[in-house]
Amino acid sequence: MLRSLADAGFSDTRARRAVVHALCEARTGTTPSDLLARGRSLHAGLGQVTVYRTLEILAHLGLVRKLHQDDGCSSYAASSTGHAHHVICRTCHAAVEFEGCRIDQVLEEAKARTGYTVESHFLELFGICPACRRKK
Amino acid sequence: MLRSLADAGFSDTRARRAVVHALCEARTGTTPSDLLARGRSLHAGLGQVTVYRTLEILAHLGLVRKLHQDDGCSSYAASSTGHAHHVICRTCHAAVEFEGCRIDQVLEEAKARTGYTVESHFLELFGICPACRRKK
DNA sequence: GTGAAAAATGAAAAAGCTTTTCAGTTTTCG
DNA sequence: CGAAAACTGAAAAGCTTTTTCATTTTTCAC
Repeated sequence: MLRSLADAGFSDTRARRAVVHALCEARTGTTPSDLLARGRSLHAGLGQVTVYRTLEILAHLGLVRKLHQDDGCSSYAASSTGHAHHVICRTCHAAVEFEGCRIDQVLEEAKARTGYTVESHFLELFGICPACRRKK
Repeated sequence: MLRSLADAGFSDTRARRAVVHALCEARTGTTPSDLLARGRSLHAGLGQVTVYRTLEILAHLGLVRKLHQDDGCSSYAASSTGHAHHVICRTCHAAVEFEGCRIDQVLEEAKARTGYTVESHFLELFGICPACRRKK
């Protein structure tokens, strides 16, 4: 992720490294304020603004994706691959990326029914992760 | 929609009727503040709080769905049917509901790859509506 | 209808979260 | 190294959403 930032022409700063580390550390989607807290253990002076700014950059580069959940739309999860979506655990909120999104048929059907030209989509799955299932 | 509210045991009030009318009037997803403005033309004394409260109830009853777009996650669109999703126009933001969401295969695949048990999902399509396409 | 109980309302205040500003600091690069 | 460009963080400003609470509106049994 740091590599991609550099490739995109962004400076390599202590603050950004702290945010990126914090992001990768978290298995579940994290919020800006959570990232600030985690990030500060790596760079005490980290400011909230920088967290937001870094997230914005990463999101633009497609390295981070925003998750939308019932309890809020401000969590972010790292995303490594190209086209993929996230499955989120209802219990522990762990967010895992998965590829293999074959929804062409759905897109076709939507086009046929609504007349819209479909260009992109957003998909998110909710369920229970293996670990939480075992605990039950 | 008013009928459903009554069936669910909610009082039939002037304020709620105003919000519901405002919601149905809008073809695109609308925001709470937009609903307040529209709603006030029907009931001058309408308060913002009531808009939020009514949206919350309608969302619970599945009569309204929250839309998540790049520019924000606070727009709502009426939804009449059972299981359906929205296609949103990138240009005019018109939101139309569509049924026929055959993504079982995707769910299976996600389960196989991640080990999660998938219980529900959220899907949103983005594209261009017929009217906007013609204008080009 | 009436009247009391329950439900709902709206103004204002409180609470969050995100963005803007700006002076100072850190990086980069020739 | 040294200047220019990029970046940073504290504080302030801006918004949106939620909470409070006294008052008003609905509902429902009679």
